[in-house]
Amino acid sequence: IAAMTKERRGIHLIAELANVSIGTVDRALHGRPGINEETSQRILQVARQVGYTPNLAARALSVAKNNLTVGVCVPREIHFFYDQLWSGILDEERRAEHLGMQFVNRPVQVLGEGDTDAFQELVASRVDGILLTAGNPKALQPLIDEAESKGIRLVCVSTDAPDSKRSCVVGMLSAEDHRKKEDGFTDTFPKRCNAGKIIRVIEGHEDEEESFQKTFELLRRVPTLSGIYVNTVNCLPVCRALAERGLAGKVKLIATDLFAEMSPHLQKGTITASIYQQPHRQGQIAIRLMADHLTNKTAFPPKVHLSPGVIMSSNLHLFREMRQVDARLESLPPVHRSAL
Amino acid sequence: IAAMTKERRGIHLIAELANVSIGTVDRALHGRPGINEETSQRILQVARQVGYTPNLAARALSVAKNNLTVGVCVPREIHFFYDQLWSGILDEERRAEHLGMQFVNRPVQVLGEGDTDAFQELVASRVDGILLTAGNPKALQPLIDEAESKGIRLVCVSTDAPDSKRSCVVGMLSAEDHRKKEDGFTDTFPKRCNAGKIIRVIEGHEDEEESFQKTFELLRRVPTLSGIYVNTVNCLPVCRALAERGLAGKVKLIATDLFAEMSPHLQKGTITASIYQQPHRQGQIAIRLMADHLTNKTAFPPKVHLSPGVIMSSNLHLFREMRQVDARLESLPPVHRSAL
DNA sequence: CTGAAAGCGCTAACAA
DNA sequence: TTGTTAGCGCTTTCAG
Repeated sequence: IAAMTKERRGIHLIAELANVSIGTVDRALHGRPGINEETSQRILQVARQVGYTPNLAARALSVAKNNLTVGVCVPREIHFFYDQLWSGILDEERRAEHLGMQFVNRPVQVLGEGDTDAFQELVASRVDGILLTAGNPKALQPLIDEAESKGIRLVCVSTDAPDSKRSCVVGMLSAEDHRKKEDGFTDTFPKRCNAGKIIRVIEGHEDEEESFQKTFELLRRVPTLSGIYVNTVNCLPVCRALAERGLAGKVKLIATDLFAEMSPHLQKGTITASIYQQPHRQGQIAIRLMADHLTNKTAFPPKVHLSPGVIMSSNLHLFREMRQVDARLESLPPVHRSAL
Repeated sequence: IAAMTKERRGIHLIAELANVSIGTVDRALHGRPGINEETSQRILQVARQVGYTPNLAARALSVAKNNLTVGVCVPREIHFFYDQLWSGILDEERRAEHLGMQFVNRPVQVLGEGDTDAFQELVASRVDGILLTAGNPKALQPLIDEAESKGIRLVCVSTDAPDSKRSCVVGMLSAEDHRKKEDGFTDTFPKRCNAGKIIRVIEGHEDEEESFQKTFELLRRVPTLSGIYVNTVNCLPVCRALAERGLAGKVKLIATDLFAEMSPHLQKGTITASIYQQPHRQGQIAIRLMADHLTNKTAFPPKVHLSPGVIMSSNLHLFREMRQVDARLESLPPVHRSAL
């Protein structure tokens, strides 16, 4: 009796062709235990012939009950950089939620403050993956290793925990930590610029007044200075020092990152260029790698290193930092305060 | 009788709270006809309170039969640029497929060759959107306008059709067309560089030998030349001319785009820097905008302009162009040949 | 105008 | 070792 059979799709089609049930097909496709090797091979064969690709929407929907959840532990400040990083993270989280993932955002106030606590809480809450900006790599390393051994996948973003077993790091090679960045510049600059000499390395300790004073003093003592490279986000005091010495635009200033207050200085030429770390994109990529891995078992690349952008007055307007702040940042939960 | 009610989600939750069925909720949420205005308002109110967002995986699964499809009409050559553009497109297509979208890839061989034909076929096949690199903006403009008026959304990528009704363009401002790029440079350069003068504008017509000869001749006639900016992908003949005149590294060369053969010239310093158009990202963003619009009715921004990247020997290794070619490019269908 | 129910393709728990 | 079945949240059709 040749009954009118409606056209089947996906796993059902394979089941029909291989004369088994969809349960068996599922077992074969996923290499799950409890299936005869021969049937499994036969099913896989059929799957190849029909060019089977799973319907990921259906998969996502099906597993939506026992949701995959990932924890995110990233600083709130320094605003200008981490705002953008969060913005990229939230962007991509929203997309992954459509596929049935959940996110536990666990911001810390500043880099390295309370990240071990937050991390341990996330582990305790049995997440499937954690996105982390590691402020204290040494303290975090054993925790990370333990988490990974429990099957919690770890992706570092922007700052690495290089000696740990983390699955992946997303960032800029040069920016992995403050010290390395400084050394890198000191090493490389003379090689690239024969006539150039590095006069001094100044540490401003993220303090505005200190940065201003030290720069102001430097400009007095070294009248032949032709350029300054500011390694941190703290370029405004340097601009002020240049302006007060009447050297704005004379001494080339290369800055780091981008935020609205830098705009006039770039336009006037006080800041010649700024090295842009693409924070939004870092966040995006990190979440995406995690989501792909968790839902499709995609392998992690060990490292993803972005190329720095170069911002000058001519392309300034193209950067999102010059536009309004992402309103969704307000939806982030407050940072954790420890009980003591 | 307070029965143990299991926790509901989404549309079911709203239905429960508003004391209606999920059918009614659906009608309210989508403004479908056949619902009392009051109930509708009440439901919308509840939806807002619980912060309802539709589960797109479920939606995609549910409407899987009448799929949204988008056509993609982008050139295969010049390889180095469009390979990357395709790669970004295919990347993002794969993701959108999770949400139940279909893609009809319709490559043309080179920019402007057969794009009107391909375009019309896509329109005829009743796609919901088209991604287009417009080679003949003038010829395409009426077709685009007609498609848009039929409700087919058009996104231009890399090259624009500026006078048409296209919904959006993704690209680099400076690169919208060859001529504009040239004028832009000619206008802007003297303003930025007081001491600089533009000696000559050479048109190589994408021909290797012509480019070589003209550059070779230029170098003889203008011994004081300090720099060359190559506006097209065709920088190798210029490198050769510089080398044969013994001027490699002496005359600064700024190139465009990136492909493997440029690598040694960047490393030796023959090419000082190259302006990178981020083709992969352009493709990604374009597909993404289309997918967001079609599935969520997200509004298109009229223009998305990326900032050009700057490639130098120091960051060369960070670019994907230096790695292996995307294998999925082979899965693209062959270009269309017209019947004559 | 509203409710009930089928089914999209997949996973997972339970039966045989 | 294999088959059956109940959903996942949504759209859509058919009854009331």
